[in-house]
Amino acid sequence: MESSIEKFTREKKYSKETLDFLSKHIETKTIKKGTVLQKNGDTTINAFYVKKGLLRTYIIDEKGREHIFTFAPEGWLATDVEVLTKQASATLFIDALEDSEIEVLGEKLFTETGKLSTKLLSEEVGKLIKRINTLQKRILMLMSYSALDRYEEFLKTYPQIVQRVPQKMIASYLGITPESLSKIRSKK
Amino acid sequence: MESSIEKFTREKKYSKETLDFLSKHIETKTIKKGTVLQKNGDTTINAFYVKKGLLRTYIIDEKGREHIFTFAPEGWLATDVEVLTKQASATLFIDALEDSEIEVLGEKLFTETGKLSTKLLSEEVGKLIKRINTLQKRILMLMSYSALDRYEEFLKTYPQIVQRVPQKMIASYLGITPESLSKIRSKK
DNA sequence: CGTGGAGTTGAATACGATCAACACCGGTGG
DNA sequence: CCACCGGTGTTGATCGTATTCAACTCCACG
Repeated sequence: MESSIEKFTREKKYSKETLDFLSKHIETKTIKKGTVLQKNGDTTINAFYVKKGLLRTYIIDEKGREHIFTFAPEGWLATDVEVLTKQASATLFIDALEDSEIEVLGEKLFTETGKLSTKLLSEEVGKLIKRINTLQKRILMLMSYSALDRYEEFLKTYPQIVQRVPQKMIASYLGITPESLSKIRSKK
Repeated sequence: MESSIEKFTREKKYSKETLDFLSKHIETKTIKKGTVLQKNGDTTINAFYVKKGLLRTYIIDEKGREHIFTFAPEGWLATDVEVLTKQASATLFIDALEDSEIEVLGEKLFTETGKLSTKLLSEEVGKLIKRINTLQKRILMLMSYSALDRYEEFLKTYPQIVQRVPQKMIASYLGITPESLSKIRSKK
């Protein structure tokens, strides 16, 4: 998949200054399945734009259980906004579920947003609102849907991810145990 | 509480153009407890900035049960981003839990963001990231905490709201029934 | 007053978690 | 080439947490 910088340049949407600022803080990397990009407690933040492959973000709770927060396939951004908002350290882990090609977006892209153009910023606002909408739906689903309903909704919404991850990770994303998901599936 | 426009003007942070654009699409209103500002299915969107009072946003599911998505006390924004992202209609209801004084922010403030200054936009980016962080925490809590843990966390995080809303609404926010919350409380 | 919403309590139920056993690969090394 | 191994997924029994349904108390507000 084309990088964001390449795309920006081709489309001639932004000024040279904006593009320079972007490219200074964006670095492309190829990583292997299993690579951990960020772990609980990290204080330097990055966001990871997925050009190819699949990342996930997750927490490990006090009982040692993993809970997947998001999957990030091609075209998505994997990031823990926790560090951006406070001077706190990261709560999320981020790792690669497949061999992946990513862009590492440096912290300054988020903290020095004043240097970006109006056009780019207003596009970012649009993306952030979309993400909020996604999270909003997830919360409402966790509150009002049964495990079965959540599973079926997941199948509809993310068919491309279903094929690529083990079932136990889907269970982890849905907020249930692998055993429960297995039983739910057998009853349909 | 001071309105956002008043604040912006006083602080001389923004250009006259920006302020004009803002004031054209912001209207202050005084509303009574119980007033419904938005309901499921509405297609015109507004965001509501709370100067004084308390709003809530919630859904009503297929079984007719209410699930509170957010409380919005003074200084907060109550809005359903659903309509902003697609051409879909609103999923959330928004109403007033107390007599309130609010600013109604028109749709154009979100769709014509290109007209806003870089400074204002980058501030908005910061606020959106904070909101994402709040939602992220809520999701992780719903997935990994017991009802009791979620309740105690709520008490710590929103002590000012606890006093102002009936218990059944806190239960609704936590994703449990009023009866369950009552039982949880009696066992501590 | 008296009426209805809020909160509590109890009994029965349902849903998902936990624990344990086992089948099914896919890969590795003997 | 096959035997072994670890990880994944399934199934069953049991347990625990929260739901449901119902009855009752307590107030706030008409």
